[in-house]
Amino acid sequence: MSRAGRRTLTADDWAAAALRALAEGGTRAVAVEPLAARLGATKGSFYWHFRSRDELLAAALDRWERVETEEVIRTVEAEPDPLARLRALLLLVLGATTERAGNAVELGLQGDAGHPLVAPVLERVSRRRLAYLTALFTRLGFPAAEAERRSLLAYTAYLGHAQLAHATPALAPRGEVLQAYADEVIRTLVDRGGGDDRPAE
Amino acid sequence: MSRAGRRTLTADDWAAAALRALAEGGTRAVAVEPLAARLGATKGSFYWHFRSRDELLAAALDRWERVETEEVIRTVEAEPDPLARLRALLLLVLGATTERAGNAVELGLQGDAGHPLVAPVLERVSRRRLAYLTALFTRLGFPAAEAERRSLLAYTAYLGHAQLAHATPALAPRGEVLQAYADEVIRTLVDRGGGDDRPAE
DNA sequence: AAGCAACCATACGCTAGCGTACGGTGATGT
DNA sequence: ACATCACCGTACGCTAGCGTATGGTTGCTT
Repeated sequence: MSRAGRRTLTADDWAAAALRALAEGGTRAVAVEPLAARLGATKGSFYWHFRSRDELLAAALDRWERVETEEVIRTVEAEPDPLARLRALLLLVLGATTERAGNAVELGLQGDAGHPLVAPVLERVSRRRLAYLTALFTRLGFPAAEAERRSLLAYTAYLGHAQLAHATPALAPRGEVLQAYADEVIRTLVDRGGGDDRPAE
Repeated sequence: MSRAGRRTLTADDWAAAALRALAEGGTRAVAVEPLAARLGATKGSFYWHFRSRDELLAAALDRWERVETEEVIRTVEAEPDPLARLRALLLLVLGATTERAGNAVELGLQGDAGHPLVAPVLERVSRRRLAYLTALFTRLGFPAAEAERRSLLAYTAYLGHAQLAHATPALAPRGEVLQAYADEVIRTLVDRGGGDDRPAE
């Protein structure tokens, strides 16, 4: 009669809680006993659904990878053409100054990038994102090497922005400044080096 | 008779070891007993020089802040004009694919960005770097708002690159690709939006 | 209604790391 | 010579967290 809501916990409940913890405190926060307390349960429950803490961590990472990959890309795919998609994508991720859930996970993972469970996930996610960006730039007409460079700049700018917003939020742009910044980044990224200042479109 | 080299340890020895640990494993690796083992000593020594683990962590962070600030900027200041400085700076930090010492610290800190000892250091360092970049762009003739946007792009691109090189080194550019990438980033950053493709200079 | 299976709480042992108490040792001044 | 002080080792207690053992509920099934 301790837990108010539903009767019994599922493995998915634990994984979801672990993902939340991952976003807040990194892999170190994925700890069985604190999570149990937060769920109003005890380790007894946990070790029924999982065999070890590592298994929970793996489940949380798996969840993150799925959500991160599918959600964002699906949102962006709603746009009609490559240019609109790129715009939507950058506005979405650069606007995440107020810590989107996913960003925090990513940054929290940075500390244990070498962890055997973390590294492969991190690499798959990055690879997929870069590939998506490169495809976008290719469809915008840039040759392969150029598309790769631009996607790299776009991606690192995103990563850096996320890091800034997370670690030193006071220094990250907000409001109008952010808007102007995002616009300029987009303009820069799709610029073909020949145009003068008239808006791209 | 255990330690071979010098007789007694100093507080500075401990701080230096702590900084090394910080670079390798983040704040979590700044742990008294493991460090003691690595120095061939015991906690008895440590608690003579420091009053707590937090004091050691603070000392390590302080060291990092000083080195990080002075070393890099002094190197860059050797160049004659703003453009050369910007080039040197970007080539220096983007070339750090093979983890410069400082980068690792920075990334390792990312996990505990909220830590009361870490946060202020991180903010001071970022603020100083951004200010330096902005000054550079200003001296290149860009108006204030524009200089800020460009310095922000430069800085986030650097942060993102460092993150990529650290977390997923397989995806970071190397060799010729890196060279071409760095050149393009520099060209982009100093481009005034009017020129066609001839190399800036 | 009895019983089985899923689910969970409690209690336990174990490790890593922080911090403290205290005793020992080597150099140094007198 | 010996006292003193800086420096360090050892031994201890304490906490957080992992993992295990075991017994108790709850609810479905027959």
